[in-house]
Amino acid sequence: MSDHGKQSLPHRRTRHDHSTEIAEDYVEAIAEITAESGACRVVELAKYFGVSHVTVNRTVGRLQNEGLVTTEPYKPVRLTAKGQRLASRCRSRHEVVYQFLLAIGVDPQTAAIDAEGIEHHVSPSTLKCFNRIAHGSLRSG
Amino acid sequence: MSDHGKQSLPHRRTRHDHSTEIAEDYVEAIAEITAESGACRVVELAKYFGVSHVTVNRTVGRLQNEGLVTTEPYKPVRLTAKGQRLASRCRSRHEVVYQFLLAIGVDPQTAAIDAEGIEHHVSPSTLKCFNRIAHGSLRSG
DNA sequence: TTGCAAGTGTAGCATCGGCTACACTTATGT
DNA sequence: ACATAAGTGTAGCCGATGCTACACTTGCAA
Repeated sequence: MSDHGKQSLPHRRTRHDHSTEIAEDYVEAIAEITAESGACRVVELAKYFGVSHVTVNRTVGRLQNEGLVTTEPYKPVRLTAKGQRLASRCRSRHEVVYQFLLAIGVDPQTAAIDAEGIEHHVSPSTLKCFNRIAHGSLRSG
Repeated sequence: MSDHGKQSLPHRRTRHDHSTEIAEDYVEAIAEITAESGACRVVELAKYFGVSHVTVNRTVGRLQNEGLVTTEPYKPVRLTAKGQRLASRCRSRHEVVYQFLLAIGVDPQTAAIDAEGIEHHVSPSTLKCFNRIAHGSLRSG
């Protein structure tokens, strides 16, 4: 049993951050889909996340308000420069988390799933530790 | 660049699980507060999470529907047996994640914050890996 | 006992993510 | 050119989480 601080502060995060996570997931997905198909349509995002196109539409609207994407009616979704920066940051962070999980012995399928959930909660300094270990400084028993 | 699976499945998690996370946080908090003060009042939970007592009240109501806690008007919140089991599972998982982060070289304060976010996304098999490393099989350079 | 502060409950509003149903545009084939 | 399918947009519903404002209990002290 260790006393690592009486919450209150840590928990202030948990709330509003949910929408931030979604924004991160979306820009990552948009970047990936655009790279693969040349353009990112609402339908593709809906398939990607397993939600209706309506939900995607509303969320894309929010991202547009936040200056992460641009859209015109009946046109594909495109990332702004800001959105691209965020996407590439998320992408590399995701990659580090995934490789890290592999390095400590998690099986690939589980690692893929857990990385999705974990990536949004890894602070920069923790990410450095992950990265160091993903690059070999682990002795796994 | 690694191809670790084309989403779709992993993302189905991310959504509904938010309420599960909150349930887990609540039972953990209720267990802790009860252990410290002998009883867990709504006000204490509100302070703990930094939200209004109204929000706590409604959430506690949901937990009651899920059979995790019991409440009577103007009385403290108490965990059911089911709630206690969940709380202790969450507590030990939280502890493993925290100790794991310390073991890989994350500073205590960051570890406390990140553990809060990460714990809900760690699958049992990943947790085993965390636990193994938390118990010493790491060479951190 | 009465009165007040602290705690709790309720009403009602906002936002956000999810959906279905329906309307509209775009693209495509005949 | 026109019909049809695919894609997109809009209206409106639900539930969850957050809030403020206000009403009510409880508990304690004067």
